[in-house]
Amino acid sequence: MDQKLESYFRAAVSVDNVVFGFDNSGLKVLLIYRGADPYRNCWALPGDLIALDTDLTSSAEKVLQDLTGLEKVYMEQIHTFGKVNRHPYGRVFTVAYFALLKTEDYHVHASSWAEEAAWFPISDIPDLPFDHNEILEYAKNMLKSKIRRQPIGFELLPKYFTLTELQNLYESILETQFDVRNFRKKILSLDYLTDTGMKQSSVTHRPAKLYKFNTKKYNNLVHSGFSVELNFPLFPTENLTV
Amino acid sequence: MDQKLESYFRAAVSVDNVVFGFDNSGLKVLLIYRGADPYRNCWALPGDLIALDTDLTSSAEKVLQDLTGLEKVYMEQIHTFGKVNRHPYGRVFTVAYFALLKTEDYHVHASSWAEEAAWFPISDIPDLPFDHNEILEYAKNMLKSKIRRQPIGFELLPKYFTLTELQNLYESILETQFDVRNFRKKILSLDYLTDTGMKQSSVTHRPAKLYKFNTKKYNNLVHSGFSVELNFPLFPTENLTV
DNA sequence: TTAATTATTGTAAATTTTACAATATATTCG
DNA sequence: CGAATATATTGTAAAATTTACAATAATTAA
Repeated sequence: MDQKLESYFRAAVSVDNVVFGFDNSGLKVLLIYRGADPYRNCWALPGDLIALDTDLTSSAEKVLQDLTGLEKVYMEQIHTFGKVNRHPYGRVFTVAYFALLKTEDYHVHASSWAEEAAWFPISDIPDLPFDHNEILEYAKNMLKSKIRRQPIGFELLPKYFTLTELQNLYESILETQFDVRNFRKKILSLDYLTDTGMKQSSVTHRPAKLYKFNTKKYNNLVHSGFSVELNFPLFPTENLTV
Repeated sequence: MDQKLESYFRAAVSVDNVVFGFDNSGLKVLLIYRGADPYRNCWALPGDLIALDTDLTSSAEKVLQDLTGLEKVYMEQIHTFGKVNRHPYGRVFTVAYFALLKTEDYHVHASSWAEEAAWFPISDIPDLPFDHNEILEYAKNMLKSKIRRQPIGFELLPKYFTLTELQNLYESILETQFDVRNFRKKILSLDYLTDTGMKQSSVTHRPAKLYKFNTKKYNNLVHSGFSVELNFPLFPTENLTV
């Protein structure tokens, strides 16, 4: 390799994961408390430099597992960020991924150089190092647009859930509200939910029916790409579409 | 920088551009004939390694201009590809961009180490080096899904165009056909086209009206993100949505 | 039994989508 | 000039979807 060519091979590439979780108290993002330089002792997205013998996709999974113990999580690439001075140690490009999971199903534990790992409400995110706030913003927008065309939910809700919970999920992500009757009609018409016949227990009011995802139909919809339009009617007067 | 840390900083990052052009004969992709190793004497996507003092976004533009002379082109990041052995010279991640332009408005000329630059019909693309065929496939899918939610067209059509040309554009990209009456009704209802009052000249049949994009409304739609759904009625029996 | 709390459901009006073919306007050629 | 040729343009009724809107049902707790 000649001199000129070698000068290109001095970059590093990292992965930064935006992990969205959902539970009764709303949408959350997973952050780690950095126990290593740079930006030691800061909350940040779980991310790390990529070892050069590892594929990009595998690296995304590996980084997440190393820092938080999470594995077999639904992940998708978002965007690559590459401003010259975004990292103090040199030229580091970062590939951002987002992941979706139900917080109750996964036990998160900080490891490697992450000193802590914790869920932060989406509405209460601290200042983050690098360009992590920008990355998070990007991920939020992606999630918003994605949920309107794909039946996300499987990843974020427990096996059995109520329609109210599903509606709360949509409302949290889209930051808006839907009419209960229209939401239910629309979701049920998409025909990927199954009524389990079971009901909520230990609630202090009328228990709701429990539904589950019809895996087959759900996956068909997910894999068919961007073709499912959830053109939700909002509360009167507002309108999501232009 | 310690030994361990240094081992991460031996990657290179490249940019690969998928440039879509459109003219009367359909959708095209711009390829260059490589005059440099590796894969010298192959047709490939216009792409090159990124100089480490240049931002990612600027690099995408610079690479395109250096190799093909194109500048001020609408570009958007698609995806980053990072398999370990995708490049014979070492670990090279590549960030793919796509660009849209009207072939007649831009003069393409090979330069730098590109020996030729030429438009290839989308249906007749040769085997490409690296993972460029995979990248192109990805870009095609992105374009397909994008055109269904955003008013792409401004970038691909000349200033004045006929509704038939616009329909041809949509049909080329989506690889399907629309009913003429329904297409026109739908497009016109979106209200971002202006009838210029002019007509085609020098055609040997009834001349079509010339339209232009209403820049203001068009840009509003584009910048409002993923919110415009072009839920085109197709020819009878087929259906795009699930 | 009543109060409190959340779950569930229907319908009519408005809008959008769909399917479908006849007529209009230009040029070229006898 | 009339006919042939070629593409452009347009309407409408039926079906499907979306929208707006509030009363009733099923639990537990008091």
